[in-house]
Amino acid sequence: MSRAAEDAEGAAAGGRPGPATPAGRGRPRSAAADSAIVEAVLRLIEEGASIGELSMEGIARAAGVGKATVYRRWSGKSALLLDVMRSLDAPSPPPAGLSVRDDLVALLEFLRRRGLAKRSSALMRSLVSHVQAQPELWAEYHDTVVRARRDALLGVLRRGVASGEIRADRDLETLADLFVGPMLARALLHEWKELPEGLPADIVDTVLEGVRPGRER
Amino acid sequence: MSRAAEDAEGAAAGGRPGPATPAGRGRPRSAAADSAIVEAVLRLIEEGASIGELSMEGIARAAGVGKATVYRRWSGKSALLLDVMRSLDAPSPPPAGLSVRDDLVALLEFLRRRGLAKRSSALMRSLVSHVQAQPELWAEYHDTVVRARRDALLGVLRRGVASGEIRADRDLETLADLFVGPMLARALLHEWKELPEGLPADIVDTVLEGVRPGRER
Amino acid sequence: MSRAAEDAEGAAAGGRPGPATPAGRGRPRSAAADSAIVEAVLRLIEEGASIGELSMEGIARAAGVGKATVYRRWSGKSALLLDVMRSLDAPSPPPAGLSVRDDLVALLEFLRRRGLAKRSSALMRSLVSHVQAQPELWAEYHDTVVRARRDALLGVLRRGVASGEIRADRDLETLADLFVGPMLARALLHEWKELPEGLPADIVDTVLEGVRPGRER
Amino acid sequence: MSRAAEDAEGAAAGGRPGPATPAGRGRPRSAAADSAIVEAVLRLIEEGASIGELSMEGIARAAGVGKATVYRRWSGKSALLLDVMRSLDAPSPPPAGLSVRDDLVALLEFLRRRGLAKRSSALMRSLVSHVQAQPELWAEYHDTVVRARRDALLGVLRRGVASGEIRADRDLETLADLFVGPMLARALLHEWKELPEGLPADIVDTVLEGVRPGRER
DNA sequence: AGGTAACCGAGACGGTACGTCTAGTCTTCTG
DNA sequence: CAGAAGACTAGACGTACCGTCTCGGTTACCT
Repeated sequence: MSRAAEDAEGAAAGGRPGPATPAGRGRPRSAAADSAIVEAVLRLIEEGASIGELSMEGIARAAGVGKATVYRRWSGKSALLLDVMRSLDAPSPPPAGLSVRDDLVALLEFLRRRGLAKRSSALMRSLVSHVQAQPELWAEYHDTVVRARRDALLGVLRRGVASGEIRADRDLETLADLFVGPMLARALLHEWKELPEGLPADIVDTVLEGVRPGRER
Repeated sequence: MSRAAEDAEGAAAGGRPGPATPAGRGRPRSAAADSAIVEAVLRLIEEGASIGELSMEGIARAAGVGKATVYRRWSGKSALLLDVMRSLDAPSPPPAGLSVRDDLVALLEFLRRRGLAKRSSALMRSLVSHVQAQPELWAEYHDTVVRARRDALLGVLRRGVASGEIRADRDLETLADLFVGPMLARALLHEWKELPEGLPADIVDTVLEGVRPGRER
Repeated sequence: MSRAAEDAEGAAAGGRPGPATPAGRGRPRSAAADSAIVEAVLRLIEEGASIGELSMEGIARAAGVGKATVYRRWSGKSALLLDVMRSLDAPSPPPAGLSVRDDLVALLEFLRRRGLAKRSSALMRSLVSHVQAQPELWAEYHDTVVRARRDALLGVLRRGVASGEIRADRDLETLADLFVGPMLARALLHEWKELPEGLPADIVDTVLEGVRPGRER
Repeated sequence: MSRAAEDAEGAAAGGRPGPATPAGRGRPRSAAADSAIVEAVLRLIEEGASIGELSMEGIARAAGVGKATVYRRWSGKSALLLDVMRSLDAPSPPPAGLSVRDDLVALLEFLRRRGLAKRSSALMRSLVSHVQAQPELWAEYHDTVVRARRDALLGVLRRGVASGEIRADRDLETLADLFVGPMLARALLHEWKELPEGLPADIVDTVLEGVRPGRER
């Protein structure tokens, strides 16, 4: 199934999600165990387990693997979940280079789809919450996943400022939050329903044009 | 400390944070135990305990209270933490009724200050994450705390639409997220630093005027 | 508090089964509560509870009585059970004064019937075991119940020695055990079946005549 | 001390006291933990703990062992105590085959010494009481320990009947109780003092010859 | 081809926390 | 005041996991 492909890709990519394999001699680690573990986590979550209900004991059992085999790869539950989470994040596609407005919509649309593509609708929410509650984990996730996407966004905005499509009198970071924040609010604050299709365009256009009347397109 | 006042207020308010006291005969529950428990939680968190490190066992020990006394009041760790969290949320002040812009700034300013006023800067983040990861807890928190603030925000926006200060061609919920989302993004996504003082005004003005150049105030 | 006084008085009062009643003023203690409690214990045991499963909590609940009401009368579970046990022991009838052999049979027959008269066949066994495991309780029970019966037995034996019916070259205590011991062994060591009717006569005759052949009556 | 030897012997014997070790793969159970637990029980009892004061919690703590390690071996306190008790019972030596009278004295002497050999004089009494109060435990103990000794006794008596040394007109079981009962009465009914040296011979001779005068040896 | 180092599943290890239960005491209200 | 009710602190109950360690056994690399 798809893990094999992901692993291959990840291994090629360098900072791939997944456990670090030591260079040692002896018998090499079993790739089958790697994926059995990650699959077991995903399966358990799909079957309705909350993050708090997941246990290393149960994961190892479900994966048909000894506990030591899990601990050989990850230092604990959090590190494992972090990797599982990263494995679900495809790298954000590069901006297509169309109009700044369209690139912004594309970035937000990517966020929207990522939320949908998850194997379980509540999965991301739970994982994010879990990771966020632990500073080091969150820093790790932020550095490897969040920052890349944010840099892409900042790049587009910078391009917009240069081209005169974006006002130059605001802090770029603040402007970035103006676009990302509403997606986040929808995803986290309210009942979990799938984000509607037109939302990214709606947000981008409203933020660009402003909320005051008189400038509707 | 302030628990006594809070309790009095809470009792009057009906949906107060804190455990429900049954009407039974026998010996009444000790208010001292109530507050000893909540204080113990806050103290442990201030001393650097993460949410995951908190245990009912440890809380009872720190509060000088039997475990049964804790379980008599709350069904488990989550319910206790939910109440602790609610006890930290002051009710949002009513909009002053000035200009729509100023009311929006006031609402966001309240959010900003709430984040600062917490007894520990990381506290809210941890608690929110914990609560958010459990659907029923989050629903409970959403209904009692989040919704009230959102209703206030929607009220202001509705007033703005009526007075012509806010464009009428967007979904009100989406507009609300435009203001709240950026605060959320700042608070959750990035390194925890205290939100700067001018941020609410910045956000409100930029969202109102739009990001395109040419309409700066 | 007043327990010490109560104990002293109670001990002086003859060791009757049942709680000591203090001389206090105020509202007198309810005799209904007294018997409700004892009845509850017996009922619970009949319903199959082992002694270990009995709890003061459960006893008070089953008696429809507050825990304090139980503790006001007895200092703890053991004291209560001791009293319940004593309440089941009728005082041994005085020896009829017939032949020594017939008096011995009568004493053993009394022991046999007492075992049968119990409201539950396993009751005595459980209670005895429980009491025996606690030295002070056992001393108390021994002094009030066992000693009286033993004294009666020793009296009969002494009469027998005087009349020449009992050999004089053995320690009287040892001789007493020769009669009581076999009853005890039957009651405690083997499967609990009711002791057969002819057993006391059997034992007395065999002990009197000896086990060697040639002296059968 | 003697535990190691006992274990080795016990393991060889098959029906040895101690927990059953499953045939499973994984890490084998630690024999050190086995004995640490049993030793801890004995030590606590020697230090004056009553059976009721023993707790699995305390036993594990005293043994320096996790609670699960205890529960992995025994299903609860009673099962553990039963095993401790059995571990104190050496198997009764086979009858030497001398005169029936001397074999009987030897059997009773063994009982007497067993009582003395206990590490604590009150130990056996407490343990027996505890085990006796629970029917299944008692059955188990009876089957494994008591029955063997009784069978040896019955064998001797049967031999005596055949050789004409023992009268044949009494039930063998009743005759057996005539010898064992007096030892039991001494051990259980009266103040715990060590049974005097000549007691077994005294009992056997008196029971054989009878209590009536005229047949003294 | 043989050694050997690191892997594998299984499961025991000492601990800690869970949520429940009971002990014995204390407190409030009702009769 | 006694009594029923039910709170209180304390701590044991038996279970589940934690992260580590130990077994017997397998699998690849490196002489």
